[in-house]
Amino acid sequence: MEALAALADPTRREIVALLAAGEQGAGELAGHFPVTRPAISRHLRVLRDAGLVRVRAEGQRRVYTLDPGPLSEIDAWLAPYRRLWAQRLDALDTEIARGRRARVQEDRR
Amino acid sequence: MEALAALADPTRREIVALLAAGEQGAGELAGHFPVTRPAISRHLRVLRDAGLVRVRAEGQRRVYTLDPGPLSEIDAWLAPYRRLWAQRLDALDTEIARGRRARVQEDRR
DNA sequence: CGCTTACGTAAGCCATCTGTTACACATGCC
DNA sequence: GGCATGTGTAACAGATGGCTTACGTAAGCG
Repeated sequence: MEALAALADPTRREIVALLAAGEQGAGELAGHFPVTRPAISRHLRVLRDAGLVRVRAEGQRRVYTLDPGPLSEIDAWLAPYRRLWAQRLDALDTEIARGRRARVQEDRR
Repeated sequence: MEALAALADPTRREIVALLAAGEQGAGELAGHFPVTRPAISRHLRVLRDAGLVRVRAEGQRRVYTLDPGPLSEIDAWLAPYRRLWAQRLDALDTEIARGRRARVQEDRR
């Protein structure tokens, strides 16, 4: 679950989001952020070490691609907890029912 | 997504896992780890700030309960990426097909 | 060849995190 | 009240994280 640590940083989550839309070069990515390019280079290294992105050399450019593998691991880690928030919605209903009344059932999703 | 940062730490993930099985007192929780009790107390504070656990005073004990709300937020954050690892499995199939042959289709899940 | 372009890496700085020991405080029991 | 029990907090040390500037290096171009 090294990926969780990598994704704890907002900048890195944003990079992942950008790459989900399509591959990009390092400098191109850096353009989206208010920090310097070396800072982004480091973030990319962390993401690479976590297996979340892959690099490919294309001439002098380094093109980054998202690798969703670790994301699916997080998804798997999360799985056992899913039943809990289903339960919680029920508890919430009960709570809410004390003050308001009905019209909550539909918002269950 | 403050919860992601909280869950970046293995000890805190373990605490969450323990609480998923049922509520526990602070000292009881600390017993499961090789670190001192104040260290666990801090971890609990981080989890509390992230909204992942709730505390209830019961006599002199502090009973901790898991709050799965933030976990469902992570789940929601993850949602847009799900289609990506479905795609990736297809790509993997192609890759594998170059070396081996069939008998992969069933493992698709 | 030099010079530019596109990157990564090194070094240094400051903030934050994690762990420890020492201490403060409320509850429970006599 | 007085002492044990269960916990959180304070203070401090060491490690880690993220940012910046300065520099190294490989690919492209004239």
